[in-house]
Amino acid sequence: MRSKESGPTFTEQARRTQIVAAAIEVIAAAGYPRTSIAKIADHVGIAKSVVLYHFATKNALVTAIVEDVLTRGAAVMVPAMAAETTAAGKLSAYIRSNMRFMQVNQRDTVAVLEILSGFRTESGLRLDQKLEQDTAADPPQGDMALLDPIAILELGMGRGEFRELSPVLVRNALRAAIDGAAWELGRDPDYDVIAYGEELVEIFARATRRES
Amino acid sequence: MRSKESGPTFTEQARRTQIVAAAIEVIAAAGYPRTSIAKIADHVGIAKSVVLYHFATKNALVTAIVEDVLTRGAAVMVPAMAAETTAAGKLSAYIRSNMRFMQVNQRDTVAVLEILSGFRTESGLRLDQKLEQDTAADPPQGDMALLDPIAILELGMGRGEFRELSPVLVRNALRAAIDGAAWELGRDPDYDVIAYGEELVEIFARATRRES
Amino acid sequence: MRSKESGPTFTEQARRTQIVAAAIEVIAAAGYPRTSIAKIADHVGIAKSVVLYHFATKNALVTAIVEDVLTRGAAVMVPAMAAETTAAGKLSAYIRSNMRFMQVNQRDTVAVLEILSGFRTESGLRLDQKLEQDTAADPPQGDMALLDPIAILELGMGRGEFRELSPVLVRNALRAAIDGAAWELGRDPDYDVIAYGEELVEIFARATRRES
Amino acid sequence: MRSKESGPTFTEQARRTQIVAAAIEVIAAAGYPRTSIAKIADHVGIAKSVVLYHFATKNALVTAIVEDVLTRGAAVMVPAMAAETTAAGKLSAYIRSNMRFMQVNQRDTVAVLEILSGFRTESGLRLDQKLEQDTAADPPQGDMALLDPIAILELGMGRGEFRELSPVLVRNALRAAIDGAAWELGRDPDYDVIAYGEELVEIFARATRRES
DNA sequence: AATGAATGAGCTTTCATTCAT
DNA sequence: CATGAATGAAAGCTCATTCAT
Repeated sequence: MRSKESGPTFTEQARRTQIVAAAIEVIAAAGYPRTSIAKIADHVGIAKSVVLYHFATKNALVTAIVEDVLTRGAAVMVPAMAAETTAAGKLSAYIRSNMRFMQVNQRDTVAVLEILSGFRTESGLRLDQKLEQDTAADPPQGDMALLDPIAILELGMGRGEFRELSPVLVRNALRAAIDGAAWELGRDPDYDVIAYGEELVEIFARATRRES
Repeated sequence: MRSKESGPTFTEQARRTQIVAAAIEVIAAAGYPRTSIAKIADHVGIAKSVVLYHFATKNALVTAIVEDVLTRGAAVMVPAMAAETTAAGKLSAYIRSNMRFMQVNQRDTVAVLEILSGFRTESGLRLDQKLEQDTAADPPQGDMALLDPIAILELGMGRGEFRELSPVLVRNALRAAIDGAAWELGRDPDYDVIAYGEELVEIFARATRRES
Repeated sequence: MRSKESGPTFTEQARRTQIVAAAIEVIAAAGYPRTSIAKIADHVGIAKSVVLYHFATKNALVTAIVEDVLTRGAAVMVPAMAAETTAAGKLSAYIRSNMRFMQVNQRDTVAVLEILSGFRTESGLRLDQKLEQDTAADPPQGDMALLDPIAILELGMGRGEFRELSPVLVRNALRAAIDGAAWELGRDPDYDVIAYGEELVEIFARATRRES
Repeated sequence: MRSKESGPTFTEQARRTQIVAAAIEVIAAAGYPRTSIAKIADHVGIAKSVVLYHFATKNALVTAIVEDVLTRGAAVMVPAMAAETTAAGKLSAYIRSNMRFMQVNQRDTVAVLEILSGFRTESGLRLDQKLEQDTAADPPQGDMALLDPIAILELGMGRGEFRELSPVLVRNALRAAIDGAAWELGRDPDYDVIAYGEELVEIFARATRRES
C-alpha cells in the first residue's frame, strides 16, 4: 500500500509522458490552433477521454508541455553558461546551448513556439502572460531566473566587457533572433540551426563588445 | 450592367476596405484563433454573410489583410531605402522605416503577426509558405522583391562595406529581431518600438561592418 | 427592404415557436435534466445547430419557454381575477383560472415546473432566483405583479373578509398546493385538475374566511 | 471469511453511511443535476470507484438516500401521530412532526426534494414512480403505510370530525403544501418552517372540520 | 449588393460505469 | 475492501460555409 503522499504512479507518469510526446508531435506538425484533444488521442491510439483523465483540461496539458520543455532546456543551458567566466563567454554559451537544444529537440521547440504564439486564455492572455501571473506570488527561482540573458548583459556592462547598451532591448533582440530559429525550423526541419547560432554568436559578440 | 473590364465597384472597394479594417482590429485585440467571421461582421455592423460575399472564404480575407498591410509597408520602406546610397545606410533605413511603420500602424502589424503565426491551410501550410507557393509561377516584382534585406547584405559585401557574412542567416536574424517588436507590441501597446529600432540599428551596424 | 428596427422575421417567429413547442413536449415527457438540445432538434426534425441559431444558448431557450408560458397564464388569470370584486371571489378566481390553464396547457405547465425545479445557473441559482435578479432594476409591471396572490390576501384582510393570517405563509401554501397539481399531471396526464382546483377553492375559502 | 447469513460488515455500514451523508450534503448544496459521483467521492475524500463499490450504480445510491431519509422521517412522525386520539389531533401532529423533522434535517429534506424532482430512470420514470413499481409485489408495511395522511382523513370523516371531502385530493393538497416548505428551504436555509407549519395546521384544521 | 436561415463538422468537457489489480 | 485507469456516450457550443431570396 502506497502512502498517501506518494506521487504519481509509474503507469500514470508513463501515460503522461506518452501524451505529452504525442501532443508535441501533433502541435509541431499541424500548429497549435489545429491541434485538438481528439487528434492527440488518435496519435497515441487511446480514447479522447483518456487524455482528459490525465490532464484535467487542454490548458493543463499545454502548460505541462511548455513547462516540461522549458525545464529541460534550462537543465542544458544553465550549466553551459555557468562554465564560462566572462560575460562574453556566457553570452556565446547562452546562444550556443540554446541552439544545440533546439537542434536536438526540434519538435519540442517548434511545439512550444506554436503554443506560446497560439494559446490564449479565455480572457485573452497569452501563455507567457498567464505564467507570469501564476508565478507572481511564487517567483521563479534557480534555473529559470538564470535563463534571462538580461543578467549576462548587466554583468558584461558591470565588468566593462560590454559597451553601454539597453539590457532590456538587447535582450529582446537576442530572444527574438533565437526564437526566429524555431520559426524557421517549423518551415524547414533541415534548417541548420547550428550555423544560424554561430552567426548569432558573431552578431551579438560584435554588437555588445566595448570598442578599443 | 458594368463592362467586363471595369474593376470593382466603388461601393465594393469601400466595403472591402471596411471589412479589412474591422478584421485587423478584431484580430489585433483578440488574437487570430479567437477571431471569427461573426465577430468581424458584428464589428462592422453587417451580417456575417456580407463578409463572405466580399471575400469568398476566411482564407481569402486573411490573405487580403496580409497583402494589404505588407504592400503599405513596402510603400513606405522602399523609398526610405532608395534614398540611401551606402549599404549601411540602406540597412539602417530598412530597420528604421520598418519600425516607424510598426509604430504608426500598431494594430495592423500585430494583426499580421497574429495571422502569420496562427494561420494554417488545410494541409498545414503557414501563410507565408502558401503565398510563396501561390507566387511560384508569378514571382513577386517591384517593391516586394526589394524588401528582402538579403539584397542589402549582398550589396554591402560586394562594396566591401560589410564583413564576410551569410546573407541568408543574417537576414533571418534581422527579420526575427524586427518581428520581435510586433510580438512585444502585442503584449504592451506602449512598447517603445522606436527605441528598440535604434538599438537594432546599432546592433546590426556593428554586426555587419568590416573592421579596420 | 425592412427597416432596421423591424422585429423578427415571420420565418424566424415561426421557427422559434416551433422549437419552443418541441422543447416543451420533450421536457414534459423526459424531464428537464434528460432534455438535450439534440433531442429537441430531433423532435422538430432539424439540425442541432438550427436550435442554437434561434436561441443562442440552452438557457435562453429555457428562459423563453418559461416567459412564454407564464405570460400566457397571466393573460388568462388576470382578467378572471379582475372580474371579481370581493377578495374571496378573487381568491377563488385565482385558483380556478390557474387550474383551468393547467388543464388546457398540460404539457406547458409540466414543462415549466420541470424547468423551475431542474434548472440551475452556473453559480447554482434556480431559474426563479435568476429571473428575480434579472428584473431587480426592472421590476415586473402590470400583469405579472398582479399575479402574486399576496395582494389578494392583504386585500381580504383590509376589507375584513379574511381572518388575521400571514399573507406570505398562506401565499406559499397556496402556491405550493397549486404547483402540486402540475406535479401530479407529470405523473398522470389524466389527473383531474379541475376537481383538485375545486377542493383547493373550498380549502382556502374555509382557511381564510373570518368566522362569524 | 464471514458466514453467509451475517449482514453487512461494520466497516461496510460505516462507509455507506458516510457516503450517504456526503451525497446529501452535495445534493442539497449543488442540486441533484449538478451532483456527480466524483463530487461526492471528493467530499468524502475517497476514490470515485469506492462509491460505486458500495452502491452498484448512481441510482442505487440515490434510492438509498431517499429511503434512509424517509425512514428516519417516519420514525419521528408515526409516534407523534399515534399519540393523538382524534383525527384532528393526528392531522396537526402529522404536519407539526413533519415540519419539525424538516427543520432539524434541513439538508436531508432539501436533498430528497432535489432527488424526487430531478431523478429519472432511463425510461423516464420519476423516483416515486419507480419505488411504487419496485414495491408493487412487496407493498409497504408498517410505518410507511401509516404515513399516508389519507388514513387520517378517512378516519376523520368516519368519526364525523371532518366534513365531506375528497381524501385523495385533500391529501394531495396537504402533501404539496408541506413539500413546498422543502422548496423554500432550498432557496433560503433560514426559512421559518415551524411558523409555516403552524399556518398549515390552521389552514387544514379549518379546511377539514365539520361546521357546527 | 445584401442577408437570414440552415447546416455539418468539429470542439472541449462531464460523467457513470467497467475492469484488472 | 479499495483504487487507478480507461472508456464511450453524450452534452453544450462555435464556426465557416452554402443557398435561396
